[in-house]
Amino acid sequence: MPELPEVETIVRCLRRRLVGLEVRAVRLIFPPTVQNRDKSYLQRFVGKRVLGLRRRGKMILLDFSGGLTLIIHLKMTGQLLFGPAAAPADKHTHLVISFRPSDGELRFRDIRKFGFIRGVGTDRADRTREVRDLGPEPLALDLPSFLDRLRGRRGRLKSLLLNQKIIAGVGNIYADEILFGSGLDPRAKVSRLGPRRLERLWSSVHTVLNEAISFKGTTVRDFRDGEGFEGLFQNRLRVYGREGEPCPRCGALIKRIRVSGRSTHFCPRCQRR
DNA sequence: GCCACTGTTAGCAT
DNA sequence: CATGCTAACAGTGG
Repeated sequence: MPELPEVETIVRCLRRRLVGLEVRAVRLIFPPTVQNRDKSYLQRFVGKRVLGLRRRGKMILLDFSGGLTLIIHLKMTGQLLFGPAAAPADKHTHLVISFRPSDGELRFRDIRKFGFIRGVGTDRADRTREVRDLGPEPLALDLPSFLDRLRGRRGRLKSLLLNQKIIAGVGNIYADEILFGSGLDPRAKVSRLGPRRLERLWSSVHTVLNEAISFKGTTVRDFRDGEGFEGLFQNRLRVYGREGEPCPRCGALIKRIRVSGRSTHFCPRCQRR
């Protein structure tokens, strides 16, 4: 659920709340959430100050003084919530970091438990596999580089957009929205698309992701920002979750099919190979 | 109650 | 190497 716009929303929200605070305590409730072999590794963060928050694709990096960084992936249902320590934590809360002088605390919540947190040295953060293997940030990618990355690919358009090694941060919802915006069929083979169509695709990547960020992400079910607020983009989705509804451009009925194992929504009239 | 489905991706098979 | 499917888990809806 959290894709690039949602993760960006969380990072911007938490940046305002966390930067400058000092860690008071780290409480690990569900140990498998922390990937370090040494489950007490995160105790090293006690007494360190938050220097900044970064996003890479769908990953969140929290930098602390003392050269320490937390790498976080929310996978499908993870949440990072900053709120009053007095509020009760439910059974899906797996890690809690409290701060001083704030009376607030940061909680990692994850219903499906796919998400993870790992502590690393800041100097090694960008070299850790999950970060290192990511493709470029789509919003910082110019058209020639974008075309370069797609050249020679054999897969279908949709699976390329979802492939984090090609570009980082696009997930199922925005892949469908980007393809609708570019008027391209999710099943199209990239190798058979001309430069005009690929340029429309690149342009749609920018338009859709930027618009979704400005609306603070999409809440289908679980997404919340760093303070527990829902996103606002769900009402603006054009095809995702709109099977059977009229296409906003041509009125044909939106179809839902399966493409490379993923549920895929598109307009059969507007979106062509 | 049972079964199918869900926004991610590592790991395995092809 | 590149690409495609499945499982990891919990909850929801039919």
